[in-house]
Amino acid sequence: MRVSRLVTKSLRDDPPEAESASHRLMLKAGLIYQVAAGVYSALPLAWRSLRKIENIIREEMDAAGGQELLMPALQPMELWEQSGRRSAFGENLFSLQDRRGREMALAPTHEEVVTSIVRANVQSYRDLPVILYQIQTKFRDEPRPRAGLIRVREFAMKDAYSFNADDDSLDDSYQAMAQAYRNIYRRCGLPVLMAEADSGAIGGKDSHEFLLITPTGEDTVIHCASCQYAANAEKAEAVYRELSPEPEQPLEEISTPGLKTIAGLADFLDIPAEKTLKAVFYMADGAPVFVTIRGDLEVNEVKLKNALHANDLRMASDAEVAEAGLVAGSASAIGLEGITSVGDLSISSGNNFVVGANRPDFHLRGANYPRDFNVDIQTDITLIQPGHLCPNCRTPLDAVRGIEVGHIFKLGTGYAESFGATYLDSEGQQQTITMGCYGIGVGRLLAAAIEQNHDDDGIVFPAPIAPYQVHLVGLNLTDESVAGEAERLYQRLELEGVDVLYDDRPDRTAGVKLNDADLLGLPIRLVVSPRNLRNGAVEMKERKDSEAVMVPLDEVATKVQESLSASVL
RNA sequence: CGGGGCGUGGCCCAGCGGUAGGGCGCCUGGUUUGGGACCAGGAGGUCGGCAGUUCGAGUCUGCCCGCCCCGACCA
Repeated sequence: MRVSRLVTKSLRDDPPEAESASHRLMLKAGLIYQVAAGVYSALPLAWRSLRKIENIIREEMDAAGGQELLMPALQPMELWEQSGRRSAFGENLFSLQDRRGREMALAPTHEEVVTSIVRANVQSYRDLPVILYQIQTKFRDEPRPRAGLIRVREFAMKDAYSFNADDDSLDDSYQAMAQAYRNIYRRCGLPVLMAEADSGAIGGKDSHEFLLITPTGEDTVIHCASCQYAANAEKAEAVYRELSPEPEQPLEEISTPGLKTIAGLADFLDIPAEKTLKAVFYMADGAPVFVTIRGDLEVNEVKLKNALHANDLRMASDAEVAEAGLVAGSASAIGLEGITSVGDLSISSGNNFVVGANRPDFHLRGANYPRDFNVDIQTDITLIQPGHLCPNCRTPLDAVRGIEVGHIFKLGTGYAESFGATYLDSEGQQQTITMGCYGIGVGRLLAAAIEQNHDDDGIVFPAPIAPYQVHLVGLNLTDESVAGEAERLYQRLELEGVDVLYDDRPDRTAGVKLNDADLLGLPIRLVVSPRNLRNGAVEMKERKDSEAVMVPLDEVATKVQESLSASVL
C-alpha cells in the first residue's frame, strides 16, 4: 500500500478528548473514526489488524473443533423473554420495533439463538459434543462507553458455545477452549493472565477471564507470585489470619464523642481496625440491606450482589439510611429488625469487637457473633486487596491492573432448560444439554494491545497483528534514482509476500515521515534515502529497538524475512 | 442516572455584545529536503439546535441535542 493513496491522515495534535493511550494513538494514527458515543468506524489500517486477529482466532477455534456459523444480530424480543434475560440485561439491551410494532432486540450475545439451533439439530448423545462459534457484531447499550475501543456499544465479538452431554464433557470443552485462548493470545504476541472470575449477567458456574496486564486496565487482578493463583478482585476468595481467641467479655457501652469512622474509632481506643466491626448500608432492588464486615476490610459489591441474588445494588443514600432508622457512623446489627442483614465471614474471625451502639456518640465493646447479634446471610463478601493471603498457599497477594480481553464460562443447563434443548442418552433417557460459552472482543483486544505496547512516539505493534509488517520510508523522492530504488524495493518485498506500507509521498519532509512511522509503529522500518544509497544500503530499524542497522540493498529482502520470522512467538 | 467539563472551516484553538479570526491541513506557483521547512497567492464556516433579551447575539438568558472525563456495567 502506498501512503499517498491511503485515505487516512495522521493527526498532528493529540486529540484532547482521548485520555487513554490506545484511544489517543488510534485516533492520531488514523485507525478509527468516531461515529457516536461508543460507536466507531474501523478505518483501513485498523481493519487490517482486526482481520489478522480474527484469522488467528478462526484458526485456533477450528483447531479446537469449533464450527463457524453466523447468527443474526436482529432478533425477536420473545427469545429474550423466554430466557428471562430481557430483564437481566435491562437498559443494556438495545431494543426497537419493526413496522408492525413488533418488538425486536439487537443481540448483546447469542445464547438464545444458538441454543434454539442446537435444539433443532441435536437429538442424540451421538451428536455431542458440539462447539459453535461466530465472529459477529454485538450491541450493548453500555451506561458509559469509554476509552476508544475499550468499551463500546457496537463491537465485533468472537463468541463460541459448547454443548455437552455431561459435566465431564463440558469440562473437556472448557479446557480445550482455555487452551485455544492461550494459543490465540500467544500468537497475537500478547501475554495474558488467566484469572478466576465472577460470571456476571451471563450466569453460570466456573468462569475465567483473560487479562492483558497494563497499569491503565479497568480490572484489578489478584495474583499470587508463589503459586500463580490469579483471580479478578471481584471474585478472589478471602482467607483470614487466625486471631487468637479471647475469653468473651460482656457488652459495655462506651462514649465515643463525634467518632464516625473506623480509623477515628481505632485511633481513639488505641486498638487495631480488625478489632472493630463496620456497618455499611446498601439498597438491593429497592430494599435496604445492612452489611456487617470487620473494620479493616472493604465490601466486595459483586460478591454481595450475588449473595443477595439482586439485579441492582448500590450504596444507600443518607436519606435512605435515615428512613430505615439507622445511625450512620454508629450502627450495628445488635437489635436490628425488619432489615435484611448480611455478615461477612470475617465477623467470625475474631471476638470482643467494638461496634456501633445505634445512637450517636456511643459504641459498644465486647460484641461477639453470634452471641450478641444475628445475620440473615453469612458469606464471603470481602474485597481482596494486596497483602491479603493467598487462598491456596497463604502467601501475601499482589494486585495488578488488567484489561479483560476474553472470558469463558461454564453455563450449565439453564439455557437448555429455557429452550428445551435435550438429547437421548445411550439408555434412551431424555437428558438436558449442558453448555459453556466463550467470548473474545476483537476490537478491544486490538485496543488493549496498543494500550500495552506503545511508547512516547507511538504504537509499537506486535508483528502478528500489525496492519503491515514493513514501513518503507522514501526520503527525498524528488531524486529520481532514490525514487527508483525505493519503488524497486517496494515491489520486491510485495512479491515476497511481505505486507509493506510504502511512504511514497514526494512532498513530505523527513521529519513528517519518520514521525508518522513511529506513530503507526509497524514492526520494521526501512529508510531509502540519497545518503543511504550512496553507501549502497538501506537503513533498517525495528520499532521496538532504538538502534538502526545499515543493510546492503541486495540483502534487504532476506534480512526482513529473517527479522519477521524471529518475531513470531 | 449522579458529579465535572466541552460544542466556532477537515484537525487543534482564540474571540465573551458592534462586519467571524489564527495555526495545522488542503489547492496553485516557486525555493527546500535525515526528525512535524520557507515565500507568494487561493479555496473552505447556517459559530450544535430552537426560543428569547437587545437597535444589534458566536458572545447574554432559557430549554433541548451531542460529545468527553469520574462513579454503578462488560468482550
